[in-house]
Amino acid sequence: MRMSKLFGRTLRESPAEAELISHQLTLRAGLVRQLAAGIYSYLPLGWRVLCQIERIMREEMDAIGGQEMQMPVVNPAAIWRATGRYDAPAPGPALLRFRDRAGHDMVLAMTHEEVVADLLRSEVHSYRQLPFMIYHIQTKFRDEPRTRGGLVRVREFTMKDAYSCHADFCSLDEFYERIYQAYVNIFQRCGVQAIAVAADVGVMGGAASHEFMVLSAKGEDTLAICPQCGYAANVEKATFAKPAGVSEAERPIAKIATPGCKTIADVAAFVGVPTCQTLKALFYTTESGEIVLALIRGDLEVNLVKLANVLAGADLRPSSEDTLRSAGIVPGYASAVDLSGFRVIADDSITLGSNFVAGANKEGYHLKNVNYPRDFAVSTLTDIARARAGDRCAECGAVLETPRAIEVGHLFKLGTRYSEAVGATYLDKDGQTQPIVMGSYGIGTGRLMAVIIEENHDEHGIIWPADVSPYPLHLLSLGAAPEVVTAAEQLYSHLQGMGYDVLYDDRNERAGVKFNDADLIGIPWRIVVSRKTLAQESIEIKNRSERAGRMIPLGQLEAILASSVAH
RNA sequence: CGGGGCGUAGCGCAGUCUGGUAGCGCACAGCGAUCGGGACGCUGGGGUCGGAGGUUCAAAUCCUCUCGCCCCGACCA
Repeated sequence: MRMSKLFGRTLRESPAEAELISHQLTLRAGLVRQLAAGIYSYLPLGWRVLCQIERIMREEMDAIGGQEMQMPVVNPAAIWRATGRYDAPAPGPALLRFRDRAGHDMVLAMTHEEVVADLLRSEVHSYRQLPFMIYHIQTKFRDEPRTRGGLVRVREFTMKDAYSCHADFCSLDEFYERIYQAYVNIFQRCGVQAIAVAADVGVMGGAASHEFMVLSAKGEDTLAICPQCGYAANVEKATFAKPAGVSEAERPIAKIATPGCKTIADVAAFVGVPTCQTLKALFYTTESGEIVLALIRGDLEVNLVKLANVLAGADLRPSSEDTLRSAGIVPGYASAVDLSGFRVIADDSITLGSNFVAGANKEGYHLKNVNYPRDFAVSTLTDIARARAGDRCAECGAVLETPRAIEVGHLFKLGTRYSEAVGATYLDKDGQTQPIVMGSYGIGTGRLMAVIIEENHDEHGIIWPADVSPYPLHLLSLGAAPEVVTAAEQLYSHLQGMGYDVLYDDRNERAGVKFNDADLIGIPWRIVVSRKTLAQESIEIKNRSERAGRMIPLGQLEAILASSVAH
């Protein structure tokens, strides 16, 4: 490709809106251009990178028996109603809805479990057909409340999503190991260090899930990682060892005046107990208007994702003070003692300790010596606590680290949620009807491209890992001398004849401009033809990640390329 | 959805407070010189100042409304 004709220019300066390095470099190198918030065009260079990433994903999916196909972006709402996701609070408005001319409700697919389940109904009837895995690389649309970080969180993107179908969970577990390894391979080939962590299943539902995460200070997710035993989870999901509380013989409950003590810190200091001997009462309002009380020991914090899961995925908002007052609740002085009419979801930390200080449900008063279950009842007692930096690993007791990370892939053991919802069943050996067991596995290609850049750049630009580079070779001619131009043109033809895809900088630009653009675009091998090289009947070849190049005689070029550059 | 910021040439910005000829750098076009790290000289094209109302003799500038984009949070896969 001649750069003089390449569509898409490099930019000397970063557009003002770009904050992340990957966002700046994708714009400056001419890989993408933004059309609207979270909606991007891929220019030829960016598109080639995306195609390289897709090629790697195809190879790894095919290697474990995946069958590529293609499913539509526009879906009838009916199949989304069938699985319950059309009307559920999540994904809710993230699912873009519209009507066709006949007045049918339609959606833009944000993932393809529904279409897969629908296909399974008509295509799979026997255990003899199972297991198998299908996948496609297709546009997704998710109407995000907020886009972020260039290509990191967008509304329209392509995803490689794979779906495995099994006769039983045993088969799913077996396959899960294989796709897990395939994902490890993909990220490794793309030059990113991804780690797998236990994750919440979110709107996908199902039994278990893992996310592949790349550590990044700019990441949207926070992980809980144990440096000692290797435990790793998204904090949305993470468990930890809750410290023991104060253990005493239960004493009789007593009301005490605590004027102006509305926070846990105030109360603990005023009464003279550690925060772990207090109970925190938090109120959340669901999308249907129900007020739910989340109860947790005062030294811990509530994990909203865990709480929402207890409430079947409810969309929770902290209740406003006005809402609470009109429901007869005293903000700042509430507790579960003598409070009826609300669901109480309690963290199991309330059983670690005794003689807690809790609200008296009366302005200016708290209760001492509150004990569960002696003094109050709960609807659910489970783990709803959020792991924080400094908490200890539930497995081995070491101190957890909580780095930020960007999610680049997600594996779900879906189980039978979708197949049962739409009646996708097969007959087993005994002629019994069984639901098909499913898994789904996704990687966003554009986000992966951004993360590759985040992980592979220097102050001059991108440093593409060879497998994803838009071109393997970048040929520069320096100067307008006829003999240089002729030699460069000949070399360009020659390299193409050898089967190499070459980006050829044939522009009438100064050396500095060409060098800087080459560094910015980041192709692994740079070949220079100039007066200087011609004088020695050589060319200069330089790897993007090295500081200096080396002169090699023209005659040796072929051999050197063969040994170090993939076609 | 809450908080903050920004919309002036393709990009980066000044001008807005205090109303009075729309500017600068880069990029682009032409000419010249130069040709190994974003040099240089001359000339030139490009703008309904995001949009709509309003105030005014006069609005990029003041007022009202609105649209868009970015960042933080909520949320999210």
